[in-house]
Order: sequence, then structure tokens, then C-alpha cells
Amino acid sequence: MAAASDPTRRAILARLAEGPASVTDLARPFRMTQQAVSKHVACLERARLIQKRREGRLRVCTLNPEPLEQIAGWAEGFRELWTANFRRLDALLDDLAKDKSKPERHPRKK
Amino acid sequence: MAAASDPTRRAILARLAEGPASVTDLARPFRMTQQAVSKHVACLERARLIQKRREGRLRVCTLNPEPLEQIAGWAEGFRELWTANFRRLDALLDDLAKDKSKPERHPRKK
DNA sequence: CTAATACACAACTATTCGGTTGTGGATTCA
DNA sequence: TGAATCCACAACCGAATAGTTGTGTATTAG
Repeated sequence: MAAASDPTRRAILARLAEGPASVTDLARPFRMTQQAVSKHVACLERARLIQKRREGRLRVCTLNPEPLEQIAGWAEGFRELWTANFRRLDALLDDLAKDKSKPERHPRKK
Repeated sequence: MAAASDPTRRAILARLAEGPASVTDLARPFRMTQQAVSKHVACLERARLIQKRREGRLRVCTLNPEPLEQIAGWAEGFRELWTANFRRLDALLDDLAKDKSKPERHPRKK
């Protein structure tokens, strides 16, 4: 999932969502070197977010949907939990305000 | 979105999905210092994934659902382009565990 | 064959990042 | 009041990361 946190890699994913592309196709819009983009592509491939196949001297990249579904599911899980909690938010805030009876640790040094 | 790519911060989000918590509450499960967790919380707050309010000497954190919906929507956009071929979502936690790949420590110069 | 294209490997660099220690302000408790 | 608790600011450190240049290799074009 860290692979999807870089803006360049997200742009690459967005481009591939429109269809397959070679590495140099992917590199063209960016103001960085071919090698830098090649590294991003390799990163996405390691994370299995994309796949690469040879086609002559081209490396054609395609999107791999399954891990993206996992990301979607992850964030969606939070949304569902939160909306469930929202209904009883008042009760939770009340509990927290009264729940100060816990003994704590964390001494000081000086 | 990079804010959600760190495992510690994902754990914090997961904790907050169950309800509000103070910073020290959030720090307790981790084997790092309070200051380190405080930084993670600040990071999540900057990304507006959470909110913090004062309550006596406590800083109570709550989840902010909208940006998480954006993440879900972002990944969902990709998914929709491919749902003709896929409908499985079984290995959700599988990927969170294997997060890391293996870059090598550099050999020698030429 | 030769030249050009497409791509990746290796080494280096600068910046970011996750963590630390040290400290001090604010608040609450006894 | 004074001690303890909660929390963040600052300075620092090592590792990871995103970029660079330089080069090598396979493939296609002429």
C-alpha cells in the first residue's frame, strides 16, 4: 500500500487505468528521467499493482486490479465503522468524560 | 494519502474507528515514545484524517471520515474500471502483513 | 552491418521520514 | 503549593526514498 502513496506512481496508475502503455509512454508526461520512471514502474510491479510483459523492445504495462480492490476495501471499512459509531457518539463522549479513573504510568527524568 | 501509508498510523486510525481516544491512550499499545506517537497524530491531523480537541489536560482525537471516503473513492474508481473481470475480495488482510519488499544493501563501486 | 530506440542496472546524492532524547508548558491531584 | 500527568516543541540520527548520471544490453529500422 505504500506503493500507492507516491504522487508519481498514482499518476502512473491513473494513466494505466485508461489502458496499457509502454514504460516510455508512461515516462513521457513527467519531467524526470526514463530511469526514474522505470524505478517507479518496478516499484508498482513489486507491489503487484501492475504487470509488465515484453513486446519486442517495448515493456507493456497493464493495471492489476486486485490490490486496488484491497485498498478500496480498507478505506471503506473505516467508513462503515465510523458511520456505525456516529449513531452512538454522544454515549461514547459521555463514557470518556467519566472514565478518568484509570491509574497511569510514565514517570519523569530530569 | 501518504499519511495512511504508515503501519503505525493505520493502527491509530483503526483504534480511532472504535471511538475517541487521548494521545496517551493511542500511544499505549506501541513500543515507541509518546513523542513519536504525538508526531504520528500530528501527521494524521495535518492530513485531516483525524481531529483533536482539548479536554482538560487530555487531547481527545476523533476520526474524520471524509478524507477516508476520498481514499475509498480513489481506489474504487480504479476498481470500477475492472469489475467486469473481478469480484473477489477475500485476501484483505493478507497484503497489510507483507507490505515490505526487499531492496539490497549496496555492493561495491566499479 | 550500423544506428537508433527501449529499457534497466549500478552508484551517488539530497531530502524525507520514523524514531530518539531532552525539555518545558499546561493542567490536575493530594 | 508542589508533585504528577499529558502533551508537544526542538535538535538530532540512521535508514529509506526519489531523484540524478553513466553505462550496458536487447531489439528494431535503414
